[in-house]
Amino acid sequence: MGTTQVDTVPEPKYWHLKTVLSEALDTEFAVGQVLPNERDLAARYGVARATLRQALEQLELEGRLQRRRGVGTTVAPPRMGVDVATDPGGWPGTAEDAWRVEDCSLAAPPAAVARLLADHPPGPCHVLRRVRSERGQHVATEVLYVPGGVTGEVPGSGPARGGAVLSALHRLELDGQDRSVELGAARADDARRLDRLPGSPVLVVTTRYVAGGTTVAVAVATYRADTCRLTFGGLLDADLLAG
Amino acid sequence: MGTTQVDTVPEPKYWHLKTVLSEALDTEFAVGQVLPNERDLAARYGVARATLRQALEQLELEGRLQRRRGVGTTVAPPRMGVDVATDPGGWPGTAEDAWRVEDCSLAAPPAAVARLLADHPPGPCHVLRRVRSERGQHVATEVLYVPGGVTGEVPGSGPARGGAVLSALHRLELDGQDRSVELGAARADDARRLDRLPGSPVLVVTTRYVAGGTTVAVAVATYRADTCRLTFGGLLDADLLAG
DNA sequence: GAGTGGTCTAGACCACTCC
DNA sequence: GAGTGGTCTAGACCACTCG
Repeated sequence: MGTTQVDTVPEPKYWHLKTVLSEALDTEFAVGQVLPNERDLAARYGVARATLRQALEQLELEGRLQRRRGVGTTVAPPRMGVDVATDPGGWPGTAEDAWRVEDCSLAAPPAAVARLLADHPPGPCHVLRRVRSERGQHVATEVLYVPGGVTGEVPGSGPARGGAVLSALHRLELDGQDRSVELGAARADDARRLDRLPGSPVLVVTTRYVAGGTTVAVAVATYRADTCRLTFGGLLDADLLAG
Repeated sequence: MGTTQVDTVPEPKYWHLKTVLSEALDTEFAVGQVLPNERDLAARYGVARATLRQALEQLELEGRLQRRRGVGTTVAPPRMGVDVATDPGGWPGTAEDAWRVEDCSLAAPPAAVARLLADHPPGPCHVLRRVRSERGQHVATEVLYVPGGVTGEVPGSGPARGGAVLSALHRLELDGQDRSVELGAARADDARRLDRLPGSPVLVVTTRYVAGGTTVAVAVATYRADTCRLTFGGLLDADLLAG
């Protein structure tokens, strides 16, 4: 009757194509090399451009490719390991590090952050924006929220004021911190800073800093998911997983 | 001359649509509720179905929606916090936990894992597969690699043998562990276990266990990125970030 | 079998980068 | 201006779930 056939589930074209391309990347292309354009690739593999793009998106999601409008698709280097847990004193901005303070203002935190800061009377927070660079690339943006009551009066304005807020934090004794990581889509402003398109996949790291028994700061950092591998705990040789 | 206009960058339709839908989700829908089907939604907002789907994909990426073929699109509950750092003794499988051993065999590790196990003579590893359930849902799969030389002879077969491998590990003194987190696409076998489609976004957690100065085990865990928020360090109240 | 989301097509136009 | 990736359309068919 013909129903005996296993009827192997037909693998979607884009999935098969992804596998084929992935192998081609391993064998025929070097890091940084540009691929043929999407129209040519689609023709070469006999699929519609949209289907090819689905395969490319997968590969980009895995960090194998990098696509830039107006330029082309290039073979991405292995993701860089980015340590998210090595601020020496525990506090952000303690040492010379990869973060640069971009701005600092006073504003109400978003609801999700306010919940984490519920220990404190509701009110304006120092909102400190930082950008992290690694190997010449902006890999993360962060917004740090510190309730006004924690630091007291802080002089100055702009980035300089940000340094003062950090200094005020450093004078507190840190009880501990905890983190969470989840997948997100880059908001328009973050995307611009990270040189990505809005909606690009990002890893959102939320850190809560606890001192004197209460949450005194909350950081929400947005890492490029295509180029970064977040590492925790300094044992891992950053280059081991690469290549 | 007309060039004075700011020429506001036209926001892509799907991006705007995503915003609109996101607000609708907040105000007009309850968790678990099913949305109208894609064809109706597309018609309602006056866009092609592909464009609507782009918006839905974004929302799914952010954990706001859950789509299931043949069923429909439902409003997802807030992501659950899943602790990835609380095996009591440090070793995997130490306590009654959410992991269930599925299988255990002897095989050569993939190249990426072999690099992390370079301390040991190349050879077969115990390959232990586990599945993690949380709130009745499979949220992660893990493959644990333990070089054969670390445990010596291990009796039994299948899941029981897996328990023996874990026990052998527990007899060692753990120096430490480190982890990395990166974005990935679910392989076909993982996708099946997680009740997702191949290629779904996942968070890949690589853990290296160090004892006696060498890496004695490597775990590669694959978490559903749509439903999980990975937490590190037990301070964070799992429910605080929710809702 | 009806209804859902998933895949795929063949085209069009737009925004961007670089020459 | 030429060439790239990004957006969008209007349709078709497939795989899956459920009654």
